[in-house]
Amino acid sequence: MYVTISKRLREAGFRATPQRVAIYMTLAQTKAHPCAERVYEKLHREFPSLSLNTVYKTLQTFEELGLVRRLDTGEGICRYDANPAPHVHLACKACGRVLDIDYDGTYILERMANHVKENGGHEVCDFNLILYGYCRSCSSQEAGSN
Amino acid sequence: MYVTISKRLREAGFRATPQRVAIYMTLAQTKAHPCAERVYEKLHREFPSLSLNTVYKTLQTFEELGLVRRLDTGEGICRYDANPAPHVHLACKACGRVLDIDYDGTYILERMANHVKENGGHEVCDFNLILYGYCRSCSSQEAGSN
DNA sequence: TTCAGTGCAAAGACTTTGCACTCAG
DNA sequence: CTGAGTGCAAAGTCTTTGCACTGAA
Repeated sequence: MYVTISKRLREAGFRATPQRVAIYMTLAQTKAHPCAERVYEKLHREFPSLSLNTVYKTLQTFEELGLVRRLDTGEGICRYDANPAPHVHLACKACGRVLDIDYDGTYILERMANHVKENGGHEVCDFNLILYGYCRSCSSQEAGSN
Repeated sequence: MYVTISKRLREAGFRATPQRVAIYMTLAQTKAHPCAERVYEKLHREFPSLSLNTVYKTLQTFEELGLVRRLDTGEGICRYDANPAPHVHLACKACGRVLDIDYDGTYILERMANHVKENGGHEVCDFNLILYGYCRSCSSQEAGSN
């Protein structure tokens, strides 16, 4: 993994700095879809010199390289996902978590793209689909404690 | 229309101020999915005393009342749509416009909700689907003048 | 060695808050 | 009349910019 990301950065003409590797690893090891601030908090302990600014810049770079996907869930922050393939997310209105949904994103994209091409003549190349609701644990707790 | 929005506000226990009516009308009369700033600009001419702040507050109120839908297209701003029903949007990467896509949002929602309920046990009640690509006019102009 | 990348501080964009004034009901 | 709503200014949150220093290649 470490090797992979370093290699991919270099192949793209970027330097594989420890900061970049650490940020990528953090993202790759979580399913929480953290925002820049959250990534920073997590890394700051073991990497005290790291600046929030670098996290922002790095995540931006990763997004441009297609290593990472940016999610807008309507919270007013950018979350990031180490899985850059189009896929579906669920934002829980109770606990605030953002979960991956097991739905074939590529298939959805293909179908949407065809439909939209045929009906409006528009060219679709990506999508962002967020479902809003309540995750399993929150919806089973009935009485919304939040 | 004027009557409708006034009435709906009053029925919900809110005052039907000229500002609120004007803001609603502005939104209802456009397909551009404007942000608060854009709504403000449009109204400021004929309504010089209106403040941007009021636009923000009003749009927030409308959203809470379900009169309006908030869109996150990943531009870092909130756009608003006078159609509160779930539906699909296309964000053009060339011209920046956000278009409505003629796709039955309610049907999509229903299918998604069923699938997700059966597979993960999550409760889905709304969605936000943004397609990214190039609108008809931009994709026919080939050479991205961007 | 060299310049892409980092870290710091400051600025910027969008949005919210606080408070006295105003006008819809 | 009365308090919900407005407008102004100031503050807040998230993100970006500018610049000198550092360390990956």
